[in-house]
Amino acid sequence: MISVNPTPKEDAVQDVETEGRTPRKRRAILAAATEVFLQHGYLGASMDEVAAKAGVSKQTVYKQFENKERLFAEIVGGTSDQLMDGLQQAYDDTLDGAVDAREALRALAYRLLQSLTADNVLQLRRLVIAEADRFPEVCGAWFTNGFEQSLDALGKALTRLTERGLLRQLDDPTLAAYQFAGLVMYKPMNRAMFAGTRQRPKPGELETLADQAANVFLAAYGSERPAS
Amino acid sequence: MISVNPTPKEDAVQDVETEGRTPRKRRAILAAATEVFLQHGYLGASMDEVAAKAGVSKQTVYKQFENKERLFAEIVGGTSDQLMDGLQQAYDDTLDGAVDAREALRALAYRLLQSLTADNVLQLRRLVIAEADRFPEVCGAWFTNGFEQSLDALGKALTRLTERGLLRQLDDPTLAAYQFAGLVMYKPMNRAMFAGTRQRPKPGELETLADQAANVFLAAYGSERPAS
DNA sequence: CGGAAACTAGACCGTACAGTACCCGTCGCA
DNA sequence: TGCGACGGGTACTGTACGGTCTAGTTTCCG
Repeated sequence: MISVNPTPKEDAVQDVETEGRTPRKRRAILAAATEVFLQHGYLGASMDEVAAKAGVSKQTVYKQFENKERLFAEIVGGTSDQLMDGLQQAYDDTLDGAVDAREALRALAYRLLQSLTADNVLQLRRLVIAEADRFPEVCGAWFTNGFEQSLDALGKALTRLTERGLLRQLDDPTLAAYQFAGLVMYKPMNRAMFAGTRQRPKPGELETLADQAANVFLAAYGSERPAS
Repeated sequence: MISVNPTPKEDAVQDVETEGRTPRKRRAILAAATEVFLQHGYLGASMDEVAAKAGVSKQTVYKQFENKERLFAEIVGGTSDQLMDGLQQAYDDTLDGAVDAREALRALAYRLLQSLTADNVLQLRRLVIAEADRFPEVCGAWFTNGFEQSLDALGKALTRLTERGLLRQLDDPTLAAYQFAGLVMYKPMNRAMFAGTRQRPKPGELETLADQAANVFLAAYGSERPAS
């Protein structure tokens, strides 16, 4: 679930009950706006709908956010950290304690497939892609700070596998990470992007994809049978 | 270059000079609308701009196309055939006469990278992805008839390589095709999708991607060193 | 050459939406 | 309890756009 961090990192998590009125409203607006933007896109989203869905007046929206663009930027910007944390967690969970490379890669692949084909993740991707030309700063930053960094992190995790003898030496760990991601995600991600929110993958399909991706990756990078 | 076929497949290609007025106008409208939709997206595109850019009155636009939705559908639908033909050609050129698998796959990868990272192809992709929820029929058809079919065709081309002893037996040729495409395209396509039209790939980068993709693919599917 | 069909320019209608102005109720404070 | 300030809601403004209508002009074809 993608949500947005409304209060810039406080030390102590304040109780929702005792939280001031204004930040509570701000949270509601961000949540509502996220929903509306993801569903209708930037131009299709109306500030009236955002206000209504947040249970708040338009005035309040404009008090918290200068205009529609800023609200959009806030939402998109707020998601990359979250997404990255989730992926980093996935790498740590599946790779860092692994004893068998194939099993670990398979587990990682499956977990990536599951988390990245969640509806709201897909909608966010579509939104960012759709508005890439209208908001090059915001969307470029999202890509650099979220997408690219998470692939770099995967490269580092793969390097740790190498150091433990589970993979052979990687000349370019980031490239290897992209290749793994491509093996795993290319097919389901494209279908999800183009085919709309319908057309869920068949049960068992994700397992097959994860399996086969791990096989190909290990054929090239596995330590047992070093390639050329 | 993506263009749209305005006249449904005539036997003889009629000379542009002698072409009737109506189809000529229709072509102009389609060309202008393609440009406007690709640049601004569906909602951002205005029919006034389409008419102006086509050098035509709005009335004429609405005489040829019932409304904005139909015009959009016509444009998106008209592109998948073209794209597919181009890809099929690429498979035939690079694979069917090949003697060396590595060289052939490298050449194919490079050609795919070049043709699919052309500006108008990327804009079309963004457009279809952006409107996937608004026009599930049209965009779903584009995906099925264009994207999926071209991957199936690649699977068939790979099978022909197998039959000539250049690859080992493929249990699922289509999956292998997706894996190859993922290895090649995942990184540059994502960057191109998210980073807007700017940020051209560095020279030499495409070659490296093509090279490394071919290496990984052959480690798994090459005939010389069969994998498990 | 004549007439019909297609095309043009532009005004026009209804609607939807971003953003604003103004009024009222509520809450803090004395 | 009374007062003042502030936050929130409603109603408004201006604009842009999809689509239509009219009236006058050009092009095609018999």
